[in-house]
Order: sequence, then structure tokens, then C-alpha cells
Amino acid sequence: MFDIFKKYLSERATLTEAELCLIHSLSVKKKIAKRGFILRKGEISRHTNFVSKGLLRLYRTDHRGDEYILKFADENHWINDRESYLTGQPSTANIEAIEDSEILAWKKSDFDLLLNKIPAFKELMKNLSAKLQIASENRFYTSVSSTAEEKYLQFVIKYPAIFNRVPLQMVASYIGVSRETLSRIRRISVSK
Amino acid sequence: MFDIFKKYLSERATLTEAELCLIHSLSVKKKIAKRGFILRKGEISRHTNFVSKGLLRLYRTDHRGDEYILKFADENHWINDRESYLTGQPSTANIEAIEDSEILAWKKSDFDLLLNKIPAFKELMKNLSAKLQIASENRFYTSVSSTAEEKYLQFVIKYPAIFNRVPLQMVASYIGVSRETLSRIRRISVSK
DNA sequence: CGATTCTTTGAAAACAGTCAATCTGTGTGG
DNA sequence: CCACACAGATTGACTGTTTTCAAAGAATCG
Repeated sequence: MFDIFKKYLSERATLTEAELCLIHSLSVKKKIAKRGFILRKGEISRHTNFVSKGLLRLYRTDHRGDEYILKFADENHWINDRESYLTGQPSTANIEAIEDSEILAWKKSDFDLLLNKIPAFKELMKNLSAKLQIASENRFYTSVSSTAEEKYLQFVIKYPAIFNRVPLQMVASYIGVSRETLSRIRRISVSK
Repeated sequence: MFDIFKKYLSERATLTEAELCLIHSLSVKKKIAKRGFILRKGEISRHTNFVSKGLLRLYRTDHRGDEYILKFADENHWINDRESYLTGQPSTANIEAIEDSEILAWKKSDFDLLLNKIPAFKELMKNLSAKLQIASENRFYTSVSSTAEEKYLQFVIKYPAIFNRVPLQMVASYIGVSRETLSRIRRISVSK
């Protein structure tokens, strides 16, 4: 379980054995069954989570109960509610396992300690954060500038691994259309 | 011109005179006339820009020529194309002055130097960056979960200063509806 | 003023959402 | 092993919203 993460790190940063050991020692392994939650609306997101196995989704629900998936996270990706994590406010989102999953979690205070003690780790996280920022801005742009069909096709191309593992209604929720509309888009797209 | 920025800094960070002086010495003042550009699609965003006077917008154009405003920046706000700035790739966006404006600009290499030499400045920018990240995620969520009318009302409440300074068609472009639709939304909202 | 620029309005068409019903595949318990 | 339940996917008919296109009305600026 930590091996997956070790591999992830080794491909992205140069760390000493002692540093790796420190990172390891502060991590907590968790297994999440399918349909299990690691965060529920109203709770505070207190951990940084690395997915070593499985697949999770972060979603919000609006006043009518409709779900909007903001993020998927499969192996080698991080997930938490950044807003709640950074501000300490109750989260507006839920994070649920789509498959049986395994994660490594660090308490915020421990994770901050790691960032401060290990410059290469901090650098890695900074780069990641910058990429997420860019992705987030682009996602907004796509949501307003693209048609539902374009969004669907982009999703399939960009996240084939996710596409093959989630029900279509979650794809619909991610791209922001109803499942019926997605179904109709697909019928047309296939015949083209 | 630098006074505005000095005030901005003093309200958010504790800096020595020497540090302020260093920041000042590396800054470049620029005046941008209304309709002038500080970045055009295809160019590389090489500067970090602080708006000390006026109002600018960052927008992209799609394949049909339709404009989508991603950001407004008035006094005391920063603006550049983060994607291009961080990756060094040509920008997909334009940054244009909506009013006669004045900005302070730092070359990326100079700005990085400031971040490295002045911890308090780095901390300030880190906090800002975190807030932008959160805002960006929320903006996406709003774009898919809210109706056009809700988005309009939220915009008016959240950015009254911007609302009072830009033509309605730019509000429409920002919230992602056609100007005709915004016009109709307003007629109905007012009568309520 | 006269010329832009901006806003509003009407009518039609395109698009997506909703509701209800049906279909499909999967897995579980008897 | 079968029957049934259940989650997911699709379809049809209808409704509602937004866009588009075209035109006309304000407002603003040199």
C-alpha cells in the first residue's frame, strides 16, 4: 500500500530514505468499501488523502438534492475538499468510494510538517497545486464554452481510465448534463 | 502608483523598508489605455501584474469568435494568464483594459526572486493562490448548478464594484449567457 | 449632433431537462 | 439454477429555457 505511494514519489521527486521514512511514519492507511465515505457534507476536511487503490468521487448536492461531481480520484491521485481543508470550515462536499479503495491519509498538521521539513516534497506539492489550479480554470471554461457533446467527447479522451470504470450517470454528473441527455448524445455520437 | 501597492502590502504583510524597496526596484509601471491589451492570444504571459488603477478583463474566444470572460481585475487585484505564465506556453487568453488603467508588472524571474528572498511576501502570495484556487472551484460549481438568474444575482451581490463599471454584455459573458438572455432575466428580476 | 456602442424586444428554432415507462445486465437468495 | 430485485441505461413525449437572428431603442462620446 505504501509501496504504490513510494513509487509515485520516486518518479516525481528525489528523497532520502530518512525522508521517505518520515513521510511513511506519519501516514495512516485506510480501506474504504464501495459506497463508503471519507468525508460528508458538514464535516471538516482534516486530511490530505492519497489514493493507492480504487476510485473515489467528490461531489456536492444542491438544494434540490441533485448531485454534481467535481472530481474523480483514482490510483496515484490526491483528494480532499480544499476549501474546507484550508479554511477549517465545514465542507460542502462529500467524498465517496466508487470502488473498494485504499488510501493513505495525513493529518493537516502532520502534512504541513512534512512540507516544511522536506523541501523536495514541498516542491512536488507546489507543482501539483499549480497544475490543479490550471485544470480548474480550464474546466470552468469548458463548462461554459462547450456543448454537451463536446464535453462528453473530451471526457472520454481525457479520462479513458475513469470513463471505463464509472456508470454513465456519473459521467453525466461530471460533465453537467442529465443522464437522459447523455444517453441521447451517445446515440448520436456513435452513429456519426 | 507604487503607493497604492505599498498600502496593499502593508495591510496584508509585515515587510521591512529594504524589502519594500527591493520589490519597488524590480517593478515596472505601465499605463494601459481603455481597449489596450497587456496580453494577446498566442503570446506568452511573462509578467505578474498588479492593478493599481482601472479595470481589466481576461477572456478567451472560442472557434466561433464568441468571448468568455474568465476574470475581472480592478484596483488591488492581480492578473495574468496563470497557465501560460507557469508553463511558458503561448496563452489562449487576452487581457484587455476596460478602463484607462495603471499596473505594476514584474518579470517572472524577478518575481520569483522576490518570493525567494522575502518569506513574508511568499506567504502572502501563497495565501492568495489558495484563495484563488477555492474561488475557481466554486465558480465551476456555480456554473453547472445555478440557473442564469441565480448566477446574475450572485454576481451583483458578490461584485457590486465590477457590476457598476462594466457594460451588461460583459456581465453576460462572465456568467455565461447571451446578452439577450441577461436582458430578459433582468426585466423579470426587477419586476419581482 | 452623428456615430458608435450598448441594450432591449420579438419570433422562431435549438437544446436540454423532466417525467414516466421500458429495457438490460448483474448479482443474490431461495 | 432459477426467479427476482436492483442498479443502470435507454426511449418517447412533453415542457421549459436559452440561443439565434433581426430589428429597433437608448445611451454615450467625441
